[in-house]
Amino acid sequence: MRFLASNTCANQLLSTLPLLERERLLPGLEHVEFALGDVVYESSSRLEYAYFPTGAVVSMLYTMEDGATAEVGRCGSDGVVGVSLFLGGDTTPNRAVVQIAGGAVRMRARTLQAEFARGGALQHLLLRYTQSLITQVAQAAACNRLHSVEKRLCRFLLLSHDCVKSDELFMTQELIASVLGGRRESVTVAAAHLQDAGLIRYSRGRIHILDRAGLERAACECYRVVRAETDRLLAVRVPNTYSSGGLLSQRPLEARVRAD
Amino acid sequence: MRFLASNTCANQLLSTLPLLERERLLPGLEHVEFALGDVVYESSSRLEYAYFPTGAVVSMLYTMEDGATAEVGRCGSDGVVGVSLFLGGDTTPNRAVVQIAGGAVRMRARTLQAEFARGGALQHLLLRYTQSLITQVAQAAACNRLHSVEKRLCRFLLLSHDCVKSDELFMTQELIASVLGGRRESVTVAAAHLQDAGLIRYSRGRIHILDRAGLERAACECYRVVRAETDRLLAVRVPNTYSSGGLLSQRPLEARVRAD
DNA sequence: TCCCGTCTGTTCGCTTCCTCACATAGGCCC
DNA sequence: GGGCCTATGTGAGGAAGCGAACAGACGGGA
Repeated sequence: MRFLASNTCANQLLSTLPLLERERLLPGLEHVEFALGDVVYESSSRLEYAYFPTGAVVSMLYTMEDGATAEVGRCGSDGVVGVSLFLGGDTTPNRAVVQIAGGAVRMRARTLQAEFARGGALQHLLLRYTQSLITQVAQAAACNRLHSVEKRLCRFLLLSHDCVKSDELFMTQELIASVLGGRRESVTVAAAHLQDAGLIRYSRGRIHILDRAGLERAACECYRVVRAETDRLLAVRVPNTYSSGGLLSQRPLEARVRAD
Repeated sequence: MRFLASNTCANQLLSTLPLLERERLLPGLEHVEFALGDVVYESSSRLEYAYFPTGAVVSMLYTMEDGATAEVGRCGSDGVVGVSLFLGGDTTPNRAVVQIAGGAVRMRARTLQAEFARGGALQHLLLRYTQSLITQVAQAAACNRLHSVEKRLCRFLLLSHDCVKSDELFMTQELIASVLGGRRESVTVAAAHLQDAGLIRYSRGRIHILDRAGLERAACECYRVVRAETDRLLAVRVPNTYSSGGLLSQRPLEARVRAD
């Protein structure tokens, strides 16, 4: 249980919860470990669990009838996989694939729905996360239309870098291409360009971020916008304390009083 | 008031509400009329009202720093403009522009938030609508990346056609280009192609849909996917009656009893 | 140590779409 | 009925990216 308690802190949504709410949820949580390429859910499949990534990064990919794919959203330790559970639709027409191996904490769909219906801090956080997800997807829609492969590659690398502790990313160009919705060759050219510029170094599925500031300059504005909006929406004002009430306007008081 | 009552029925979200909830909301609703090009909200501006379109169609447009624009979502009489109000972020980094002139019913932000917090039928409907919005935006992200101007034009025309009663749409190619995130000339070529194929006929901002089935065949799969998913999520099971409880599992009972 | 599978680099022709520039044409107003 | 604004048509030239085909090159396993 101590094990799990420390794990829940690795997911920002859970760690932002008032302590007592988190303790109430703890017994219903399970730790799982994801490997690269694991499928969290298939298109239109019913989810049994919601997953709160701790170290893993999950990508929501849409696959066209002809097999072409493009990423529509991604979720790291600042979010949750399975918003359709509390939004009420239960399924979504895309699949979720693990992009970066790592851990997650999972919660039964029913538990999540019941907790959401209480209208407490978790509901509040899940809704704000939902908005940040919408922002991210919307930005991807505009970016995919208007920006070059190279700029989108930068954005992708930066967003991935934000999700891990090290400067090393493990992903092949083939995989990046499927996320960016382009061909592997286009990624090769763009990556070589970034390497020539001294921004990254890579070899056989291992990418080193050498110059993060340079990457940010080379990326399109979309990275900044998504980053800023995510930070605004999921701002952890006073984490792990009762005084986070400023963030939680919806019935947090009774919940806290009751918990006392 | 009778005037408004009939108007609320023209918005599917409101018309799906149990009668008593709708009656409770009625005094807080106002009818407004939108003209083509009206701006419902600006990027990052604070919304005072949520708008439930009755005849109007509103487009959520993202504008890049260089002025290029692309549509990220649209909202007709089956939805609501201003999801950020109940999701908790209050603002969004895009603007909402009226694409098709018509009416809407508006509700004060505070009223919407208070009603949402009750956890009744409206909350349920708003959440399901939010998921359909996410689906729509996600599909746009993939479609913008993978499909040609002509296919996207077909998708756009079909979605617009779904929002109006007639076979006539009022929109210039310039406007369509800003929505599709392309140039006016590209739209001209694509539109001419569709006209040659006998699917549409147009002149100076007036587009007639001649062969809807043909348009659907010429469109990418994205139209079908969005249509199907929207229908699934916003299915009006037993509209305008109390027995819609099957759709509304979250606290509808107390709300209804209290309303009695 | 060698083999082989996977990852990356490179080329060529082709399509789509963009940039820029200008031509036509419908319809409103005087 | 003529002027003028706006919407649409067209075309040359170029950039980005696709499709396919193939060449190197790293590294794990026999």
